Amino acid sequence: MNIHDVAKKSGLSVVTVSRVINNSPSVREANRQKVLKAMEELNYQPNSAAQSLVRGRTGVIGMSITNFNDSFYDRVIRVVNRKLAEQGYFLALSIAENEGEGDNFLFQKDRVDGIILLSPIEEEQYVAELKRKRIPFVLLDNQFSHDDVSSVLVDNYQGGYDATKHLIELGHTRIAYIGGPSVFLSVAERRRGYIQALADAGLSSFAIEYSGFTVSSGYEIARKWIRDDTLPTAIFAGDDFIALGVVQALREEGIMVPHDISVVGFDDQQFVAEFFPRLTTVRQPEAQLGSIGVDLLLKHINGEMAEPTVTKLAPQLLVRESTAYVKRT
Amino acid sequence: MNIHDVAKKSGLSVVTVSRVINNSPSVREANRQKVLKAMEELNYQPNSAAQSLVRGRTGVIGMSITNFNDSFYDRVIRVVNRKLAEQGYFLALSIAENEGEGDNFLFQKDRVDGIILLSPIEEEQYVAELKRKRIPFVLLDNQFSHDDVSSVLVDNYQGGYDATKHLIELGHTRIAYIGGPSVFLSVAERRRGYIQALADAGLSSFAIEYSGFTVSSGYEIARKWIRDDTLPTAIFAGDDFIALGVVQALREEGIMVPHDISVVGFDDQQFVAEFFPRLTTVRQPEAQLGSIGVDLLLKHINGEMAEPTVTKLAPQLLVRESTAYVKRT
DNA sequence: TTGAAAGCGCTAACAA
DNA sequence: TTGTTAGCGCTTTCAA
Repeated sequence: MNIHDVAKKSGLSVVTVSRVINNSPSVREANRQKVLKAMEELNYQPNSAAQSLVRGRTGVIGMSITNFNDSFYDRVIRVVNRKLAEQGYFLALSIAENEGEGDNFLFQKDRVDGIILLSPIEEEQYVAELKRKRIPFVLLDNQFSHDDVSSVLVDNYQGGYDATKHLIELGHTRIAYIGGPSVFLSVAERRRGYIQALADAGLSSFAIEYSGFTVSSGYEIARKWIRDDTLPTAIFAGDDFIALGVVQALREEGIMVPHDISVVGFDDQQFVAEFFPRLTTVRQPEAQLGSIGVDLLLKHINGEMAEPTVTKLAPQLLVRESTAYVKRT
Repeated sequence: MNIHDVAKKSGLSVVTVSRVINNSPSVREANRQKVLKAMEELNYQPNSAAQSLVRGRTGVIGMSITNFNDSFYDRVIRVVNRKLAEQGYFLALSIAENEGEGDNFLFQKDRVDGIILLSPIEEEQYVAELKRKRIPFVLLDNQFSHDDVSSVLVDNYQGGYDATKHLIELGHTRIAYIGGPSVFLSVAERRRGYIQALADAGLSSFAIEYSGFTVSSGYEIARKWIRDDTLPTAIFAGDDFIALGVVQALREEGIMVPHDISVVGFDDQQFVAEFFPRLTTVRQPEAQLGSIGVDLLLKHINGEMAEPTVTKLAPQLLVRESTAYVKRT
């Protein structure tokens, strides 16, 4: 079942059939109809391997993800998928487990026209591999800076600054930061924003802790503070899950958020948004992230890109119900 | 940069190069080394479009997913990915948004060798399309039964039965069920198991509610029960998120789980597992689901499958801390 | 507006 | 063990 069968059935040549497939204008309308009819009757679909081979492009963009249980990623994926579809591309996702190089089948020039790396784990290694293979790619939410690579990331410093400033404006002076694993650049950047906002207000850090990006680790840290009687009046958690754990621990002790203690999270996780009090958090602009990433990648692919670009996006503070003016003492 | 370049550089023919690429034994070791060296130096990778074209297969299996924010899916994806890799296949994921037919680029015979549909939304439509295109496929966690289609699903009836029986064995007689959206077969099946377990014990249903698969809807339902003073002593929630919402609502009123009320969930969501009390839940056997699904699909692809098979997997009740003996009154 | 011919990069007979 | 030849299914000159 190939283009020749269609040609035979429609009484025209394969070239004409190909023209119809590719919407070439130079086909007599009557003939176009004949071809369309034959294609329909034969239930014909062009072979995409053959098309890719001769065209030298696949129309597929690959995206490598590490985790399918996170609403930040979910949102980015959806935007990228939609945006690519608008441009006539398809999105193929692959999960990057901690394997060695080369296990990612997308990393072949002829399988995809380009690649998007979302929050890559083994970033350096991936970047090196893609450079060597000369596959166009962009980085989204990456950890390191590279020469000659376009990337889009969120200004985590700004996010940390805004979150902390918000707490300061509410009159808090005893403000603590709980970050995720300290290896992440984003964690360090948010911390830097936190410190700077404090400094700008003539304050200093009350406490800094690092934990996993999980509810339970936030819970544990809050419990420790309670045990040691070293609670701050406001907490900037570098992740919504951590923040939620903190709120839970406090509530168990009858400490009310935001009445007694204010808490700010990060990421606006869909799941966390369902809890009370609704968490004040910093939302990463997933739509922009995905959209700009796609634009950059397609420009690279089309050679419209002279220099690689690094775009830093401003996050958005969403003030909800978990923050309030500091309690008068 | 193609096989001819490698042939030229190594002083051998393209056929020999091809043999090296495909690990054919009939190549003199010295020549194999020459070819390998040339490939290395030229940084050569075979063109997969050309390979697919001539071989008539791609080595890629497609998987269609609806949601990337759920640990059940995450676990299934990981197992499938690993299992396929063992068999020399690659996994390409695509997100199914509620689009019309044909928008899913994976649904082309020459793009993939087979397809796995995980919890498909527009199931009937997808099945019809894949049948028409004669693409081998299997269904995982599907809603409907089809002729001539292999599928693997979890015995939701059994899960509902086991969960309810567990509560009965703890002495509960006033047991309520909260299901997800009633359109889902899984929701109806769990309900059926719940009803049957009650019947087998000479009991009848205390209350049945339907909600979304969300924390907030579980929360709302529990609040309603509290307001109306119609609380059961045990609740079987057809979803961990719902169960978590219930627990939160109860706790806010000082009603302790499991001391006052027992709660069972479903799915063993990773995120929910971090809360206290650790939820008694029904775990779907993701590893089996993925593994058997892959086996079935590969058999279909290799024509080793006479008849389509429907496999029903037993879920596993995980008794943790949210269930206890009914309070003496 | 149409079609004949060449070729994309590879593998699978078949011969040597 | 190696190489020659003929395609896989499609698109793209080029000429008519």
